[in-house]
Order: sequence, then C-alpha cells, then structure tokens
Amino acid sequence: MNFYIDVIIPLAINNTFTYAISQEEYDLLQPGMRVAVPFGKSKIYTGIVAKIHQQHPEIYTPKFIETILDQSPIVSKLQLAFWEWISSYYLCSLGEVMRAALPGIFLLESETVIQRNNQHDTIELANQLSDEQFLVLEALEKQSQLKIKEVGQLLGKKNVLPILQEMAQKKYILLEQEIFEQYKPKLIKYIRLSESYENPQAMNAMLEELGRAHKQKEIVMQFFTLKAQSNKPISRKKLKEKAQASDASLNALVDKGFLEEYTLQIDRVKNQNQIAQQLIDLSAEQQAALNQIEANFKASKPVLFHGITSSGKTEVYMKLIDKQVKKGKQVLFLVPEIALTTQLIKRLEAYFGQEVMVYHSKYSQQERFETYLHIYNQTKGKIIVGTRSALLLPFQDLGLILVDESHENSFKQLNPAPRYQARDAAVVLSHLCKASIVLGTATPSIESYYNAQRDKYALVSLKKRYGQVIPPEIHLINLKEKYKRNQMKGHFSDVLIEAIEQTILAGKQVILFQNRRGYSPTLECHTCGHSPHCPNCDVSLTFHKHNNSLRCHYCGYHIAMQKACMACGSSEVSTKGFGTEQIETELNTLLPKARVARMDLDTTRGKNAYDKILDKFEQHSIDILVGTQMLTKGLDFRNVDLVGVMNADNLLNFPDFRAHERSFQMLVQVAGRAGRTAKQGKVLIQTFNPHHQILQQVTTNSYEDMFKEQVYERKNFKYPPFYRLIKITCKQRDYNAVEEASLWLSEALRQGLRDNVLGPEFPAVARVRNEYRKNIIVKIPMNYSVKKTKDFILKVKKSYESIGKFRKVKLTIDVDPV
DNA sequence: AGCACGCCGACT
DNA sequence: GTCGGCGTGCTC
Repeated sequence: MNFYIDVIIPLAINNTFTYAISQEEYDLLQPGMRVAVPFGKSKIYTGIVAKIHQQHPEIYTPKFIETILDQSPIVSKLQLAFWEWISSYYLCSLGEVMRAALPGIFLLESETVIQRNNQHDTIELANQLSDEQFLVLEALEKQSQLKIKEVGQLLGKKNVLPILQEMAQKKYILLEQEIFEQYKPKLIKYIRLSESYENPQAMNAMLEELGRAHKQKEIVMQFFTLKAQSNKPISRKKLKEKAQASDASLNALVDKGFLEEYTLQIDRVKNQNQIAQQLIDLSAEQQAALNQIEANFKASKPVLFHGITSSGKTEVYMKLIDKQVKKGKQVLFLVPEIALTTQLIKRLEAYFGQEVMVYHSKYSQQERFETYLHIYNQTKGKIIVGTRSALLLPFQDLGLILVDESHENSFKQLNPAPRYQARDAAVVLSHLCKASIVLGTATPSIESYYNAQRDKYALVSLKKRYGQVIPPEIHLINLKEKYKRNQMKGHFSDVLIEAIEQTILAGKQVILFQNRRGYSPTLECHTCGHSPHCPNCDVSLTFHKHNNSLRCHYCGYHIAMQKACMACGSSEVSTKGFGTEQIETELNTLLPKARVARMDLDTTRGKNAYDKILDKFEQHSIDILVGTQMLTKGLDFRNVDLVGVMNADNLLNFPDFRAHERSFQMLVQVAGRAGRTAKQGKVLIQTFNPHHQILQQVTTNSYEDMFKEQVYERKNFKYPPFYRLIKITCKQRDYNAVEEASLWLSEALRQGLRDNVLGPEFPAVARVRNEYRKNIIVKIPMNYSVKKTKDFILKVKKSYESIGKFRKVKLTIDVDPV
C-alpha cells in the first residue's frame, strides 16, 4: 500500500506538491502539520500537510518527505479553509498565504553545509587538488563546517557549487543539508540557596567560612534581602546588580556549593497582571446600540457600527468583549496601526488585565511564534489586539471580531501577496468560525455602508457624543477671498492666526493638519482654485512635467498642459504644493513665542519618536502640533480646542475615485480631535472651494448626503461598490518589455472582458527603483460571475507566462485595490 | 522563489 | 580558450 500527502510549499507556486510517506508516517500525520520536504535539486523546505491520501500520481514518482516536524497540527482545518479562501479570492498561491500566516520561525529552510570527509589527508592529496580545492580543505582543517557563502568569500568568487560538487564526487568533502531550528526559548539564570544550607546553623557556618571574602559576603547578604522582599525567584542578573558584584565572585559562591544556579524558560509574551477595574455603565444611547448589536448577532449578521467621534464606541466594545470572555471565547480586535493605539491597549488592559494580548508586524519573530502557539493552544489571554496580520492567527474558539476604524486603508495589504483586505476577510472568517463581527467607524467606507443599505450588514448608529461633549463648530475659510483681500500671512488666513493666538492665550492647544500627499502635483488656479478634471472619470488630472501634459491615471485621457485656467481664464495657474515643514517655519516667524512641534513621517522615524511627541503634547510642553494624517487616528487629547486644516483642496484634488470619500473621512476624523471635553471645540478649514459639496457635508456632518452623492457617482463612473476592480501590474526594468507585455496582456483580457478592461496605463510613479510599471484595471460588473472572471484572468495569466519573452516581466494581481 | 542548464560576450 | 552574464524551464 502506498501513502501520499499533498504539501503546501511557502512559495508563489499555485499548486500543492505530492510526497510519498511510509505507513508509520501515514498513521502519525494530520493535515496542518509541518513536514520538511526536499524541493528542487538541493533545497529543503518546510511544508504544511494539506491532504493525506493514497492516490498515486499519474505522471511522476513523488519524492519521500525528509521528516515530520510537529507532533500535532499547528494549523487548524478551519485555518486551512480560510487560507483557501484568501488564495482564491485574492488570486495568490496558498504558499504565499502560508508565508504570511506563519511566524518565520516555523518556516525552517535548509542550508548546505560542507564537511570534511576524513578518509583522506590533506597533505597527501595536495598534488591532486586544484588551488581552490586545496584552500577549501585547508579551511576545513580549522573549521569543522563551512557554508556555501563562506566558501564564496574564501575563494573570492560567486559560483562555487561546481567546485564543491566535484570535490564531493571525489569524496574529499561531504555536502549535507542542515535544517536550522531557529526558535530559541528565552532562558534566564536564577540563583537559589543550596539545599544543604537551608538551616540556620549551616548558614552561619557558611558566613563564617566566607570570612574575609567581602564581596561574596555582600552577595549572600543581598540574596537574603531580596528573598525577604518577595517570594519571586531571584535572577542572577538582579543579584549581581544589587550586590554590585562581578561574575567571578558570584561564580565562586556557586563553586563552593553555597549557592546554586538554575535556568528557567521565560515567556516573551508579557501581559499586564493588574487587578481588573469595573466596567463603567453605558449611557442610554450606548446601551441601545449594544442591544441592537447583540440582536443582530443572533441573526448572525455582520454589524456596521456607525458611531460619530467621541460617541463612546470603545465602551460598547468593552461590554461586547466582556461577554465573550465570560463565555470563554476568543476575541479578535483589529486596529489599523498598532503604534496609534497605545491609548486603546491601556484601556483594555485596565479592564481585562492579562486577558489582553497584542500582535503586530513589529514584534520579533520569537515573540510572534510564542503568541501564535498561545492562541493555538489557548494558553494565554483571550483578547487579541492586532493589526491586519493578526487575522491569520490560529484561533480555536473565536466568538467575536471587532474591526475598529474599519474605514482605514491600512487594512488592505499592498505588498507582498496575499494582498488581502483584512476588513472583508474578517467578515469571511467570522462566517467560517460562526463568530460575530462588528465593523466600527465614525465614517464608514462607501462599500460598507452600501452593504448595510442592501441589508448585507446590519447598521447600528450612535449619533450622540458621550457625556457632556458637544460637537465642535466647523467653519470654512475662503482662501480665494483671503488672498484677494491680502489677508494672508504665508499660508495662514488672519482668522486662523487669530484663533490660534487666542487658543494658546487661553492655555489650550492647537492641532494643524496639512496633508502632503500627492507626488506629481495637481494644477491649481490661484484665482479660483479650479483644477482640471478628467471627462471620463471622476478624478483630477495630474500634471506631468516631462511631456507637459495633464493626465488621468485611470483611463489614460490626456490633454496638453493649460497655460490659463480652464474655468476663469486667469493665467495664474501653478503646481505649487506645500507641506508640514513649511507650516512649521511660518509659524515660528508668525508666532515666535508658541512652542511648535511637527509630526509626520520624517519626525516619527525613530523607534519611540512618535510616543515622545505625543507625550510632550499631552504634558502641554507643545502648544501647536503640525502634522499629516497621522494626527487623525484615534488620539484623545483633552486639551485641544482648535483644529486647523491648512488646505482642504489638496485632499479633494487627489487623483483617485475615492478622493472625495477619503477627504470626508479625514476631515471628520481631524475635526473629531477638537473639544473632547465639555467645552465646545472649533475647527477651521481653509479652502479655495468653500462651496465644494464634500466640505459642506463635513461642516454639517452629513454622512448620509455624502454617501448618496458618492454612490451616484460611483455608479455613473463604474466604480465599487457597483463594480469590482482588479488591478494587474506589469513590472520590469526594461521599458519596452513592459510596454509590449502589458499591451499583449490587456488585449488578451479584452478578448473575454471587452470594455471592462482599462489601460494599460502608467501609474503616477511609472518607475520605482529602476523598474517600470504599467497597470491594467479590470472592472467586473456585479452581474458577472466573479469566479468565472477570476478564472479567466488566471487563464490569461497562464498563457501569458507561457510566452517566453514576457516571462521576465513580473505580474502582480491586486483584487479590490485601494 | 531558487536553481540548473544552455547559449553568448570580455578577459586572464 | 574560459568565466560569468542572463534567458528559460522546472520543482512533487
């Protein structure tokens, strides 16, 4: 009888691979276990068993597996099903999903090691060997093992394998595949008293014996002090520090047998061990929202939780989490960026103490490994707070998924594959686990809100600010007029400057928001603020300096660069943009006494730079904080009375069909930073277009109006949620190759999908790191079968890859791009 | 992805 | 002549 397994290999190859196993292995193996398998000529990979069967493959003889790496599965059946879904929906290989899901430590790889074959003596062989071979053998005299790379350095060349293979053939050396287990448990050395000295007499005898060894005596004394203080084990490091002793004197005590050293394995996953606080009572509105959410859970519907800023969504989350934890279920709390959620984590920890675990991509591989196992085995906290990658953790008994700030773009993975949207994938996961799911936000994405309207999600709204908090008053400042009347100082209108001065005088703080996004700037008329739009798509045209044209990045429409404004005829059109840095400098001259700090990608590069700025701001050693969209995310400052938006137009003119939606979200979020206490806050938005719909909707906080309008436009211009988008990118260093390949590809796609294929078009940045890229967009109407369209795309991809000259041009497929 | 095989230019 | 460049095909 023959036995086989299908194995997922962590590479971008679409299928699983079949390996042969013995009967004993057959009895032992289960899907979800890791196996080490030989792959290709000389590599060993870690694979995951996907299927165990007895069907002999027809056209090849499978290799045998190398070893079994686990005693029990590390990936559950449910997870495997989820991987399958991600792979098929986001058009990537199972291996790529595997790579994203498993902490690196699970994925051992082999490395060839070179060892001496001791049958021969180097000197004896000397005349039979080439100089290079001699060098290798000589090196192996000193070092028992060499790696391929080291041989490369030794010989000063790259391709050393042929030499080594020849040597192996002549049996001078042995080539072996060594698999490295990378996981190192964290070990800490502790000190305890030897058993024989536990009684008082022996102790006195010991002290006497130490006599003049002052340092050693001191160590013993410190040891007793520490022991008296608490029952905790005493680490070697701590004792050494306390007694200010050297390793030598400590070792002496251990050698004399007075003290003993022992080692304990330490868990890297630390969690707060504090006494849980009481959950606070909900307001009537919050309670109503909670009841509604729970009612929809019973109908197992995803809930879109639309709560305006400061409405107290977190308290509602807390209650929901609490119920799950009491039922013994796991809870996944997805957040957009972990760096921005210190406040949230602190609050969760205050209530749930050690039930809280955190997981994100900045964790070390070792920490991720330990967290992964804790979740799989349910050996530590029940609540997992994490960024999108936490979605792929091995939940066993998931009761609830919360996606906070679910409108955020960072839930979409851009690179590498799998390019998944964690918010959408979370909904699928919740179905698979039969868990409840809540998508919370103050500004739902059009897609989510549309789903709620179509009854795919249940909508629960919380429209009242919590406690005494009054919504801020929002004013628009017409820059056009201000420029005309000469009431501008730099980029500041008189109104804004005055408001800043007053706020600081009142001992309050100011946040200034300036979004610097956009690469090639858009064209903007200085007189009327108009910027040219594409007639086929609802996006602004982007100025391209190199050929002096205005282009649409979506459909390829382009016109020559206009010398005069198309709306008012003014010749004062410019491509000028300004960033946070300029604002900071201007403030320094305008308000020399104010303490200004800047928060953007440049100033938060260091590890703790972000927290430092926030701490300083919180402690009020900063009056004005100037920043980019970083400022918009869930920060809760009690002392901010004024929020200024320097220029709302560069948000609105961003060349993307989502520009308006995003502007609305961003402005509402920034506005939410003002007046988070009883006093009413103020928001000033500077713009050339005070009559722009979006800005009007922001001032009146009319989400529904914005939604209706956007939905209308999306429908007209064939965008989500009415059409699904798939973006295919061709990348290569050779410009012509990209041109040719992308053209072929788009034509092939058009054969089946007709005018639902757009492009190929160069993206805004056509060359990145010396690579040219071109995009093709496929729009799938809602009445098309998604599966069939995707299958067709994959079919075209396959025939594309079979054409030799295109092979070098790399394809990436992005489903539901953002 | 990685690695081998095979075919071309530039150098000891 | 060879070394090493890259294009091409395959991995159970």
